[in-house]
Amino acid sequence: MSERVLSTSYEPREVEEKWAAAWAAGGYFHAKVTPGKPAYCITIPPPNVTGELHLGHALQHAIHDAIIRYHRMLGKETLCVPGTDHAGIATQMKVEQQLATEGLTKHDLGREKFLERMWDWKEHYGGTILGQLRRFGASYDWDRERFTLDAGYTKAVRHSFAHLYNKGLIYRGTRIINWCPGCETAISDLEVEHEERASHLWHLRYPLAEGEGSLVVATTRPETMLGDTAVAVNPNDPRYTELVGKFIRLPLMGRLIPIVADDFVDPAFGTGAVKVTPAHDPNDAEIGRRHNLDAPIVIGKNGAMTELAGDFAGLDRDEARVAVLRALDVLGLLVKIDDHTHSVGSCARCSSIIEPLLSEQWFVNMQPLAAHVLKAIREGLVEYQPERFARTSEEWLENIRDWCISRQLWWGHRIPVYTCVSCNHEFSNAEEPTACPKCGAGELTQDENVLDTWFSSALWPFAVLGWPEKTPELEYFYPTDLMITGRDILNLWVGRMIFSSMEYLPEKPVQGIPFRRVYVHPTVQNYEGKRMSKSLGTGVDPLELMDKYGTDATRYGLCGMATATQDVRLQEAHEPGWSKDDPATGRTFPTFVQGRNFANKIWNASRFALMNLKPETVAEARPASLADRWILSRYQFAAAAVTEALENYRLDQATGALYDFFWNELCDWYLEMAKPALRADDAAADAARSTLAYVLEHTLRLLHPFMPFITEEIWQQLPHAAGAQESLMITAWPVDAPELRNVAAETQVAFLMEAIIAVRKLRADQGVTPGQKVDISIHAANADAHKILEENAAVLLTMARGEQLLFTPAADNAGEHIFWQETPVTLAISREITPEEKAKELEKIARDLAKLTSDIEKTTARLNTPSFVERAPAEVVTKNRADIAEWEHRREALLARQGALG
RNA sequence: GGGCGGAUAGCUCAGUUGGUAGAGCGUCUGGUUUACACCCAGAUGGUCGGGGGUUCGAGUCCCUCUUCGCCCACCA
Repeated sequence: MSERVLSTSYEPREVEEKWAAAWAAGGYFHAKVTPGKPAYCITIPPPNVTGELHLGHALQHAIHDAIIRYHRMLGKETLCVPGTDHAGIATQMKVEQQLATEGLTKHDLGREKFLERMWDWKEHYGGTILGQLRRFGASYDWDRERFTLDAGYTKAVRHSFAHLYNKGLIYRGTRIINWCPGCETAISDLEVEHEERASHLWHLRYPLAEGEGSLVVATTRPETMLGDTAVAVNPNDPRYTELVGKFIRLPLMGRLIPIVADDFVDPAFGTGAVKVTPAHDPNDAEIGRRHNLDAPIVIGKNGAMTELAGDFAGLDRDEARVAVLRALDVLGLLVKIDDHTHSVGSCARCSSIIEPLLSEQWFVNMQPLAAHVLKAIREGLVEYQPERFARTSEEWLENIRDWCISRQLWWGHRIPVYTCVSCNHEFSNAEEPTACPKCGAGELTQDENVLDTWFSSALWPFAVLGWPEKTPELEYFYPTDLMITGRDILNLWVGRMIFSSMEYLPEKPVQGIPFRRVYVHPTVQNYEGKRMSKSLGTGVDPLELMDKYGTDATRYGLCGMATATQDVRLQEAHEPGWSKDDPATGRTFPTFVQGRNFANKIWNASRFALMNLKPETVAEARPASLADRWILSRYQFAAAAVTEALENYRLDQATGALYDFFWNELCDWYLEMAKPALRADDAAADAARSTLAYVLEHTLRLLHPFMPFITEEIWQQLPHAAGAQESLMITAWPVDAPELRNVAAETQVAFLMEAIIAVRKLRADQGVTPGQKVDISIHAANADAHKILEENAAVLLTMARGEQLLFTPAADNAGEHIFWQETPVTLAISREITPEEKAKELEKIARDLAKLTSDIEKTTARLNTPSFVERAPAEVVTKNRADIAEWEHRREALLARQGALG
């Protein structure tokens, strides 16, 4: 036996490194197109290439890998495709920051050189997160790793863009879009984060062009007044009917702007008069269009006021607000300032406040595309788990708006739209064009913008399988089986993948849908219920957890957090002196401590088994004793529970069932019950060895998807059946073995356990030290009960630390009562007790009596209610009667004991 | 402004079709039982957020209120 086997605690590091290398060398993660064999395929949500593993990823991948390993063990050709997303804005920002440290901007380099820098960066730092996932034990097909900007992917993007463009579903338009002055690009509606913020509602007085009259408008953005081209009022508002059609002399700017009537205006809000800035507000843009208003852009792309802002040109928009208000105040035109809370949009990437800006961009006409998805979801072609998340997608699709897909960046897929220099013909093509298809001229210009990162991510499940080529992989693995994701990208990504696939691959099974199911996992929060975020300092580094507790423990703990109902807070315990300034020191995570302890338990139970097995021991279900039959039956139950939980994506239930079975049944009871037999070293001992080997070997299979490293390490040292695989990870998932279920054995052992617990309780109550052995007196009126206890005397004596069993004709009043099929069985130990112990016991008896009496009274009352007896099911009534009978027995015994003591 | 989810033991969470509540951690008591002190045995601890309703019976179904969180939303 090696020294490691003898180590009394599990040391993860070495084991993890060993098996990570062995698995990789064995090529077990690689899936091959194998016609005729059932396939199972998942593509991971590609993390940003800038990313580092955080706890949210860790949870997601603990789930991914558990599901993937489970299906591989089910004998399917199982593929999980890993990869990264080029993440346009985030990645470009990283490199721009790097340049800034050299005192350079991207413009100093120019587009081409800048992109070289980008690729350099990607080669250098882009592999971080996938490397971390490998250490995590993720059994993904690393030979098929993809990047959303690799050559094949680029082809897919061009193909899809040209398809939509030529179908007329992509168009160019000048509209109000969300402009991020920080990133200096347009972003989509979904990338804007709305937040209620306390601000003000400023009331500004606008004088009429003629006469003394004026009108007051209310606004949350006074700086935009420089771009006002009208004031709008509700046509039915009597306060303003006479003013409609008249003109205002716009303060600070001096130009004349009309007062128009528009239904959009709510007379009840503010003053009922709205300043209209068509270039900087979507509603105003609508009003402007209805009334043919000019749309001067007064805030530029860098967030500063433009030349059209007159005296305020050059000021930042925040400075401009202050300056405009001051100027208006000087003129006596600032009427009042109310406190006002309203929603402010900020950039999901850089948190800059979004500027609605009139700008020419590319859009996807979403309605026809969304209609297909909506139908597919409603028909259940894509199932959501939990089901309620289907609604999230449906609501988004029902109210879908066009998608702004152009970005003013350099890092990304450049929009494949070309214009002929000679004839001005604009076109898009799936292949890189060399000449104008209309006039044949060779000189073409390409659109300067790149595509929204999500436009390319939307192709992920089929692009990674080789689309638009008709690859064997696409044929064999598509559609994929499952998409595991957080709910934050349900619309941003999941919805878009579905419409893309349905549009581009309609010839594929089930109308082209990319996956049959979407499993939405919970979000991990920190101990305060805050979102985990590195910038907020609330993040927990999974590497810290893996170092501290081991990877298996981390994965086990995470799977336990995969509940169905709610988000989960990660527990964190702090030692005295812990501080937020240095959160990583002096803290522990109970969730993962449990995982570590469990791994240690598995390790030690296996050590015990290995010490007791013989070289010739065969792992087979060949029970000789009651305990053998019982544990095989319980194992069978656990296997079914784990399998069912996995099928339902309830990994918390799966890990919970495994913990209960392994610790509370296998270790606490079976191993202890088997010890006397093993010591005897006879035929029964051999049967126990086989049973133990069988149960342990099979339980390791069940544990493997959650704790791959430790299970492989132990499994390799156990005896296997003939023809076994060389690795646990490709060993078959246990099949249902109904013949191992044994209700009689379960009932009998449950009774035996009650007897043991009763004696232990007596010992504890009477202060018998564990070293002291006692005689156990048993009164069992029932012959079967007597037989069970007698036949299992060795187990009873060992586990209850007894000297001998004495079967007595009468019940001892000082004893504990258990029941065998409603017949009371009394167990007692004899020992002189001290006056203090006597007082304590009397107290306890009084408490128990009170509870029993109350239960009996309540239940009797219920049984005396005619409506209950008439309407409740017969078995409920019977059970109530049986309960009372049992309680009465206990009560009598307690009263007797009370009498004997008192 | 709409929609969704949560509120159960000190903490983090389970609780299947309604039949008087469970786990882990924590706390308390006792332990050198030769697999494991990352352990073993025993114990303590809950008017299931408030109120109302349906029912013989509600943590579970319905209504309502309070509160926390998330998603969606172009009212200045």
